[in-house]
Amino acid sequence: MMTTNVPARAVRVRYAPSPTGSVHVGNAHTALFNYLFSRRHQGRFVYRLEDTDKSREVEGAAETQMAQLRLLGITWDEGPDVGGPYGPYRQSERSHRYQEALERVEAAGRAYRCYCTPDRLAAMRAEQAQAGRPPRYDGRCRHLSEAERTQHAGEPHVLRLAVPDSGETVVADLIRGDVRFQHSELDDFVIRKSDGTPLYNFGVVVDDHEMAITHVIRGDEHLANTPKQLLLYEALGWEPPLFAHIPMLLAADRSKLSKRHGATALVDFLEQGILPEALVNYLGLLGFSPPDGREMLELDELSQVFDLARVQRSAAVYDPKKLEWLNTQYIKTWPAARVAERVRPQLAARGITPEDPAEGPPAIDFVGAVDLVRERAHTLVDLAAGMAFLYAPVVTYDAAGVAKHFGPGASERLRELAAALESASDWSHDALEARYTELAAQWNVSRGALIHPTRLAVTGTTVGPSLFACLAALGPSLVIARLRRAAQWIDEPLARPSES
RNA sequence: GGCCCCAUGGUCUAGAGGCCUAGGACACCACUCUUUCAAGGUGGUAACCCGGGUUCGAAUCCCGGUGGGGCCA
Repeated sequence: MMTTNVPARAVRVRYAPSPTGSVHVGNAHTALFNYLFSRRHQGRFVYRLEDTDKSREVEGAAETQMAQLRLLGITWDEGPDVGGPYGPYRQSERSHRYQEALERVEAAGRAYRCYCTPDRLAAMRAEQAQAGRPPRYDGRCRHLSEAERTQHAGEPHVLRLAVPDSGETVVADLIRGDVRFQHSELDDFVIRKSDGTPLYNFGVVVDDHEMAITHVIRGDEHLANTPKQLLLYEALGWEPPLFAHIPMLLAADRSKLSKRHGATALVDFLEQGILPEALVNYLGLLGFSPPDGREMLELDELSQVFDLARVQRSAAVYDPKKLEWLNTQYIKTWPAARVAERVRPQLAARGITPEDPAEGPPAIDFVGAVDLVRERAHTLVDLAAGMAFLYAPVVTYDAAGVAKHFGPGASERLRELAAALESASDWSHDALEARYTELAAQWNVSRGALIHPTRLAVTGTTVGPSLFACLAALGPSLVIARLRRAAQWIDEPLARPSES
């Protein structure tokens, strides 16, 4: 691997999305790498909106995307919403900048007007395809005489860059090394459409230069565009930035990640109860690895160790399993109070407000409740689901559990249990456990024969934390009431609301 | 089709010619712990795409092939 060459001038990088939808993991990955690089080198991170294609633009998407990125903790120093000295930061407000540059290239004789009709171009391509030649503009209008130009004046035309016939352009990529492109392989590409608007490659060059971008860090799919951009820098007499093409993100089948691969939008993950920190961590580990091999790194830690020289060259398949594992680690190892704040929205989605429970309150405080349940949660959704029994009445009993633990004699047993617990004075985990051991011996049954029906009766499920911890957390009145309610439920099948 | 990029277990990766009997993580399997489910612990299956070079020595360098991906239409 080569060492990353960081010039003396202050680092300026950019992220330039199109406002066409919500932020996709691939874009978030690119944004993250730019952000990390800028923090690592005390540089500036610029957010630029590529909003020139009005037909693809989605109303409000620009604002949504910025909000979504901020959710991850990624912020920028300059951008459409925060301003900055190199604005405007929306391409739609920069057309005069492109026009000016376009005119300069033309005036310098580096570009020429092409009057070829779409029909002629199509015929030419068909012919080339037939002959097994790559489709390429033949340069006819490049050699028009003055008289011919005068003759065409006023006709619709595009502007093409006059690419040198021979030689090569070398992209000195910071990650891939020198990549050479023969000029003979490039044709005189269009830089201004007949309606006067610039093409993508031209706009990017003007923006990156005028925003004083020093490092263009972008997805691999742009590598093949880079020689064209380099040619434009040359034609405009500008010094190009350095380039680094980072690996793309692929779906499990190694195809380009798209919506049909399920959840690929940032918000999908967050809705599934993935912490933004876990997502950032995971994204930071795709195509990059810290020298010490750590797996858990939050944004600021990634910022400290990020290095383009350690960025992978090959595309990475994104694996939701590992993301979920990371999420689990965060839920388990963060201070419970930090996790507690994050789970509130998920509880709210279930109609639960811990401070104003539908049933209760439990004998445990909110942070304690999180701590009780979090070890078996992979996501915030799991966590909220696991906590629900503390704040809401049990309305349904797990069907498989009912079949197993609510059989003949179960209702009596639950009532006996309720009666036995009523007299219990110590509701600690250990005292409850001792009491159950005692009762099991007294009634000559296994502990499990008491534990399982109790769990089902007081939580509605067959899974969860240690039963005695659950009982202690609920407190005597809730437990006893639920034991009796379950007994009644078993005895009165006809009174049950129809189950869906 | 042309050009370009890429290639270590199923996945993310470590690896800068001898430290490699190829390391870690996820996933998977087994065992263990156990009142359930997790979590944890222990162990295990599993990779240098293929073929040629260069070299005393190649996962690592070079060439070719194959495969995957991208760009241009």
